[in-house]
Amino acid sequence: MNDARFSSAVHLLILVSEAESPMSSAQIAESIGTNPSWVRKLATSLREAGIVTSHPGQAGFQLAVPADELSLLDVYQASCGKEAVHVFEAHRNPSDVCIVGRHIRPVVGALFAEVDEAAMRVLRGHTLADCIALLREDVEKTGDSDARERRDK
Amino acid sequence: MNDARFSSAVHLLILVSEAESPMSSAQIAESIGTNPSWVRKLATSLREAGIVTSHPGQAGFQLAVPADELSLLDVYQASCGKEAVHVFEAHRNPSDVCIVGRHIRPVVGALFAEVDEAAMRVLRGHTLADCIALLREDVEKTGDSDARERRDK
DNA sequence: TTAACCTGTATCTATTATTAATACAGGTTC
DNA sequence: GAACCTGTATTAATAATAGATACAGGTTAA
Repeated sequence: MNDARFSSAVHLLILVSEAESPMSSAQIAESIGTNPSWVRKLATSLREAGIVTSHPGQAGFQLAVPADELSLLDVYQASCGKEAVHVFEAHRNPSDVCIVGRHIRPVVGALFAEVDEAAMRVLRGHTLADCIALLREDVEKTGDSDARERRDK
Repeated sequence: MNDARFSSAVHLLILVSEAESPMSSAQIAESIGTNPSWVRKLATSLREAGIVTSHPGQAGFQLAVPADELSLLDVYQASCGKEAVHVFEAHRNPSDVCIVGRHIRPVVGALFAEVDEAAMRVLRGHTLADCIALLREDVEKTGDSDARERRDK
């Protein structure tokens, strides 16, 4: 299911939005906990979707749309390269010889589509700005020292 | 994400509910499009959850609970061996050195929990009986010949 | 009672998807 | 021009899933 891409994309976008100076793919990779090449590939997906911009040879990525207009569904679609979330997959080779095998596809298809739609509705209902707000809340709540540093500046 | 288990479990349970005579794991495997051993392993999960019964040496599986009291969440939990649906996974190694890395977990955790809950709400809202009804509808709608045969008996 | 089935289970082998690692062309900055 | 950077391709690990095979022991019926 493209395990870490979506989650990492959110992480990357928060970094890009919040960092005081441009962060290179190596610095972003360090924060996400992966390697720079993978970060650049992820960033390429986001760039192709118009979510970030970047300049070859020049460190840093910039958010290309306002954080409060960027829904998490947009982020999902861009980072995972899929129009829709598919929570479950149907088994691939039901037998046409059996009546249940012949008709199982539309049945699970309809149910799974409901699940997918419910999941996407949640993603549509949140923006990157919400994530940033949540993160700030958590920073406050836990009294993180770097946060105080930053605030004191 | 345990790709085919949930979908196959629904298929299996419909077969078990609807078949006129007991179906062996080999016959079920034929209909699902997989191998008998895998079907028996899947059936073992369902048996351990109290959803089906079976008898060593004796062909067939029986539904152990009424189809209209068996929610698809029950089927999911049993077949996939998980209490909860997890639509997305968070990246595993965010760096503690960075403030975003330190606080990203609760942020994506809260969001992903919302998505999971939405998905599970849909599953809770449907039963195996609904699936059987859907399947019958599809059989009628498409005028499947086996259906006419069956009806004519 | 023996042969032919069956389930339950273990084990090993593909297969597939995902990420890590490495490399390098070409742009930018100082 | 040296030291960075992005963008991209390629290859190698890694992990998850399902397929295949085998076999112990129960059941059924000739």
